[in-house]
Amino acid sequence: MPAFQTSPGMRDILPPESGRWRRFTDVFADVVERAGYGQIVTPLLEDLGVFTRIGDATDVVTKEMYDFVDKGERHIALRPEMTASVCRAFAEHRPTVPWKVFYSGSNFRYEKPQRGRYRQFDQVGIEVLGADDAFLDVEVIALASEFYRRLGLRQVTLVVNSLGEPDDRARYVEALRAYFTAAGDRLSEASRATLERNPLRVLDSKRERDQELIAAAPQIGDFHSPEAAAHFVAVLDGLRTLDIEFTVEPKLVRGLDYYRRTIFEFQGGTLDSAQNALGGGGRYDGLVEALGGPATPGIGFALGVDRTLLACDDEGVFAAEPVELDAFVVDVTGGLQAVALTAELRAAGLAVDRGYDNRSMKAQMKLANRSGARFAVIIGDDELAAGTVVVKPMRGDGEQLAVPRSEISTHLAAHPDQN
RNA sequence: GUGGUCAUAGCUCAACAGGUAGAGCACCAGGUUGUGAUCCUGGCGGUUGGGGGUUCAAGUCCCCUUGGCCACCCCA
Repeated sequence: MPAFQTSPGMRDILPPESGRWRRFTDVFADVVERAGYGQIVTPLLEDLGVFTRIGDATDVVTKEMYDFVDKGERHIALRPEMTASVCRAFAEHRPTVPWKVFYSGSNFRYEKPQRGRYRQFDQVGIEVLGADDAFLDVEVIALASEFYRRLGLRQVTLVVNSLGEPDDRARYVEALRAYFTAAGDRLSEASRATLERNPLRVLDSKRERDQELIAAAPQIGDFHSPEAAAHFVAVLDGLRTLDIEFTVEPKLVRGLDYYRRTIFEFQGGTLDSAQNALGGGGRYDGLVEALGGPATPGIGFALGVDRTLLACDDEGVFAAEPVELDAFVVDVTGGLQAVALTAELRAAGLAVDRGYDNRSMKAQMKLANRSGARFAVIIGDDELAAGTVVVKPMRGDGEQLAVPRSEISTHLAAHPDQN
């Protein structure tokens, strides 16, 4: 056993999986950059206060924060999500609106790890600050939807809901509190504890015993103000116009307390996974203000990289694929020829690898085979003397042939196929 | 954080009711007189996650510990 291993909930991403991660973020960047979003990079660490604004009734803040006091006596926390950081950046720099940004990177939450849930986990996402348009909500959701399409995912379902304006939400929370409190011990003990902290969260309970009560609980829709209701209707109309399938789920409540009005979640098709939330987001008008900035509407989403990739595995799409090599140089004259030829071919724009340690031809050919390169370029004593190299196709059944050393790079460039 | 479950070679796993660890794959070498992927032969490889205990004897039983996984909590 190794003397050291990664901390709980942390892990290494090795090739070729790491290449898949990079392609994942590349595809995401392509989708959102084409829609006018620019990348934002914020610090991994922020003043703890930035995150406590998320809401002190959320588990993310109360028990999952990775916080510490630094050498300057500052109370610091590793970011548990990106939205708060983006809002802090907005309040700090005051860019012109609408401000459309995207990000990708790691977040940290001190939780008990399990499959699809890590203490360090990556997300990609977008945020738009300074626009109130219901059709912006539609655009944001559509971009996530487009991203899933680009990955090849088919079994992702979109659920939407509206939490209403802050006042609506507050009245609804009180109605829920009254309803569940009246239920007394018909509600599970665990949920009664949740009720104390955050009545909305009771709707999320997965305990059998609570399901009947939850089904009959007050509905948020009945508390929507005319403005909130109109906004929600506009969002749904927009989604229909874009042919984006969705289901309205009145019991959908997201984990962060800053959400207002539109909220949504993308769920994977895999059965029996408690970690089926691939991503989600919503409006958070008021968060910028809470962080000391001007009153500014905001909306965005974050998608979990791990979970989305897990969903890709389940659907057999967006697989990890090794980098394609054009050639693998095999040199049995000592290695100097390989160094020179490899450098030359790489300079010519080809993807080339080679063997090391002056191993036997058989050993080097095995490496060439394993590398997946299209051709093996072989240099032995005969070739060295004749000023040639042997080019051997490694796939297909083409014949190997001797090529003048000086023509090798043009030869390879002219033979993208097997012969 | 609570509960459950598992941990044997680099990987996937085996070892009857306690009797001093084995296979496949991978890797290395040879068969092949310069040429891989196939085939054959051989080799390397483990203080059975770590520590302690019971026993003549522990991979196997008990305790502690570390880590994975599952459920709850919650979320990405």
